[in-house]
Formats: sequence, structure tokens, C-alpha cells
Amino acid sequence: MATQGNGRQPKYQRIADTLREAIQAGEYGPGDRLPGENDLMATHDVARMTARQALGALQNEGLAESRKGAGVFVRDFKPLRRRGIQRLSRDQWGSGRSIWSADTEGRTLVVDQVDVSEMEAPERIAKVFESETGAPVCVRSRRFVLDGKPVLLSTSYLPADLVSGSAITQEDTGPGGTYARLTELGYKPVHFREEIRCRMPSRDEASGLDLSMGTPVIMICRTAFADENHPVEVNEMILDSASYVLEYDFDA
Amino acid sequence: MATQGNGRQPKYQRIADTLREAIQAGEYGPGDRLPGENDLMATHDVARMTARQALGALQNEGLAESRKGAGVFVRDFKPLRRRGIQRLSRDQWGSGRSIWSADTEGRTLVVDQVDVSEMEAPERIAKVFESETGAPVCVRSRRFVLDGKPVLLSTSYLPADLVSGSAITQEDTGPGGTYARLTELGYKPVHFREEIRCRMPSRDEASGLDLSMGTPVIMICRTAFADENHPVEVNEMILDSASYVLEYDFDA
DNA sequence: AAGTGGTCTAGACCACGCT
DNA sequence: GCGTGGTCTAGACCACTTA
Repeated sequence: MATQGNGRQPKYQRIADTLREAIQAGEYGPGDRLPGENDLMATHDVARMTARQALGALQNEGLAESRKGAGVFVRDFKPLRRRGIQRLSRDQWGSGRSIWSADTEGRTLVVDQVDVSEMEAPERIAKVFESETGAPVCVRSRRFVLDGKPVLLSTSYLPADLVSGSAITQEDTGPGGTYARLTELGYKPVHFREEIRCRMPSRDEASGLDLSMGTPVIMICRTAFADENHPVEVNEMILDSASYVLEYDFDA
Repeated sequence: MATQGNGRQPKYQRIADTLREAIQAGEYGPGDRLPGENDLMATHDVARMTARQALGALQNEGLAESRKGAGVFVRDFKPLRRRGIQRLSRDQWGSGRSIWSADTEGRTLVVDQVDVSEMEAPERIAKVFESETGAPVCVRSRRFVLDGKPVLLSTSYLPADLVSGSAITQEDTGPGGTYARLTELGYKPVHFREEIRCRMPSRDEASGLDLSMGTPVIMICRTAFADENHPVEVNEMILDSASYVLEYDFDA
């Protein structure tokens, strides 16, 4: 017992390898149910926990996901393409269209969990605005749900003195959104910086995006600048990495 | 026994939460050792597997990493900043400098596992070059190790007929690298497209980058275009997400 | 040599979903 | 109702590091 030394590598890894290869060979397609714990215990003659470890490995790799009471299923990957630069070109939001219309053609977008409030700026935000920590900022947080699947959590920070009284402090910012309003206020965004990180989600993020185990998130932190390096907005976004491909097109 | 219903959520989650909060509160700093399995069994009065699950959860979140025979330790996050657009501006490689010099100032970069060969183009690559599947391509794969830590795996594909006989087919491509040579050959890259995905690593990627559990990878697929949409190179990169922040700067 | 995490067994009860 | 995955116990041996 516990003689793991048979084939040089752990039993659960060998079982996981078998399943992985079967998936990649197409024996199990997206959405198909994989052999369950009981199946694996029988076919590989192992204990419960060992079969579980094998299935758990596949889930941690993002290849499979479990549904309680139903089984473990092969995952699908059909991402949205988010064109980082074109979507923020002036004509997008200049003409009253949401910058989202570029990404979501022909699909159903719902924005929910909208919350607009004013609070003291967290340190990292205050630092960008070059204001003292604790200066008031307008905070707009939202969730984007595409065809029933939550794909993005967004939290946007703007200096409160800049936007007070404008539609930006309302839930509905009107045609063209925040950037159109900033333009009207004399702070037209002319330059953007996007910082991209990738990591495993926090518990809040996992539940907010309805992520299954083994799905990382993409963090995009976008800073919008009015002319001459004047930052007017910081937007922190959390994206379901299984729902997105980011694209940046630029000249040498 | 197995009365998990005490506090509404699983025991291992409660233990993980305790540790997570302690980490975020700074009680355990980067590199510090967390309480081990035996500690947790004693302090929380649980079985081995339950303590393991708690520590496993933290590792899957990327918050901690285990070292066999030593313990579980809080992870650090000190990423490189990769400026996607500036690093590919003409003056970088035009002057004989590697585009890497922009990222790695003052650090030790080693390139190893260099392999240059010719093979038939995989389907996705042939599609980009608009050649028939199986057309010959020059494949350059390398690994970049920064201060002893592998951070990036790169595989670059170029049409074989375009580069045959040039230094691009050598291990050392000379000053300015592949892009300087392409320019000399009359295929100056003038436009780039980078596609970014994020997912959990394959086993090969995890071992090649020496990743610990719970670390996703960033995939960058860059296509370089000579004038008028003529693709001349496809570079597929796998980045350790704990080592990188990507940055894209652009005008509206 | 002692302690650590990695793997494994053989049982158990639970909540959930539906073949 | 029955099978599913989710959680948990109480043991065990192993390989590795030296905190």
C-alpha cells in the first residue's frame, strides 16, 4: 500500500494524464462528462481520494469543471476579443456609442450590480491623481454579464471635485458614457495606459464572476489622461480569463 | 464527525480564511513560513487532510507555495514591467539593441534552451502566413532566465523561404536580433499585433518556468507585419504571470 | 534524526441534481 | 431514490530538507 513508486510518478498524475490525453485526442469534447470518482476507483483500482486528486488536477488546470451532484465535465473556451486600442479611439465614444459595442456585437449584454458612491481615495489611487491620500473620489463599480455569463467586474475612480454635479455621479452616465461626459467637462481623455496582470481570483472575484476552479483572472488597470499627463480616471477591471482574449495593434 | 455544518462553511475554508487574513494583515510577510500541517491539526483540531486542504487552497490562490520537506511559505510578487509598445519602437532594435534591454535594466538575463530548426508549419501558423498547411517555417525557441528565475518561453515562426541563408537561421541572430535582420532582408516590421490570453500552465510549461502551484501563465501571440499587412513573424510567448506586468500606452 | 510536505488507503456523512 | 461530487477522519509510508 502507498507504494506510489510503481511508475515513477504519482498514481493520481497518471490517471489525470490518461484523461488529459483523452480530452486532447477529442475522445471527450467540450461539455462531455468525464468518468466520475466511482468509475476511476474501479478502472484504476485506487481509493476515493486518489481519484478525486486526479479530477482535481484537471480542474486546477482549467481543463474540466465539476457540477455538484452531476459530474465532472470538459470545459469550453470561446473567448471574446477585446481590441484594446481601437475600442478607445475617439470615434467610438465620441459618437455616443458605448466602448462596449465594439466587443459584444450580436450578443446580449447586461450591466448589473451598479454602484456609484463617493469615498476617500485608497492610497494607490490617490498616488495616481497626485492628491493627498484620502482625497474624495467618485467610485463607479459595475458588473458586465454577457449572454447570462458574468465576464467582467469594473471599478472606476475619478477625482470627486472634477465630476461633481455631472452625470458621471449618476448610475446612467448617458450617451457615450463617462468619457463623453469628461469631454464636456473639459477633460477630454487623449491618452490611455493599460496595465495587465494575471493571477488566481480572490473568493469575492470567483463568486462575482461565477468562476469554476482553475480559472485565473486578468486584471486590467487603465488610466485615462487628459492633455499633458493629467490623469482623470483610473479603471480597475477583473476579467474572467476564460472569456477573453485581449488584442493590441500598434505600429513600430 | 464530519459535522461540517458548524460555521456554515467548510472547516478547511475557515482555516484558509484565518491564514489569508493573517497574511493580508502582515502577520506573515513574503517569504515567511506559515504554520505547517501539524500545527494546524493541533490548533484547529482537525485531521491531516483537512489541514492540507486549507494550505492547498492558499497555494491554489497563488498566496503561498510549498517547499518539500521545509514548509509552506508566503509568496512574493515583484513583477517585471513589460512596455508592449515602446519596446518595439523602431529605435530599440534599429540601433542594435535587444528589445529586451528595455525590460531588464540592471538585472542578469540568460537565454538558454535555444533551439533553431526548420519544420512544417502548424495549421494556426500557416493560416497567418496564408501559405498552405505544412509549408516550411523557421522555428526559433528560447527560454529567458532572469536573475536565475525562468520567466519566459518563446517560440518564433518565420516563413523559411523568407529567411533562409540569413542569420535568423543561426542561434545568434546578431546585433538588433531578428527584426534587424528582417529589415536588411527588405521585410522591415512596421506593425505589430499582440494577442493576450491567460490560463493555467500545462505540465511542460510549469516545469520549464519552474512554476509553483496556483501560478497562471500569460500567453502573448505577437504577429509582426511588414508593410501592407504582410505577416513576417509569429512569436508565441508563455510568461510566468507572477513575474510580469504588461503595459500598453496609446493615444485615443 | 527529526520534521516536513506528498501520496495513499478505507472508511464516513452530507447536499445536491437528475442519467 | 440513487448517484454525484464535497467534506472529513484516522491512520500509513515515502522523499526530502535541515526552517
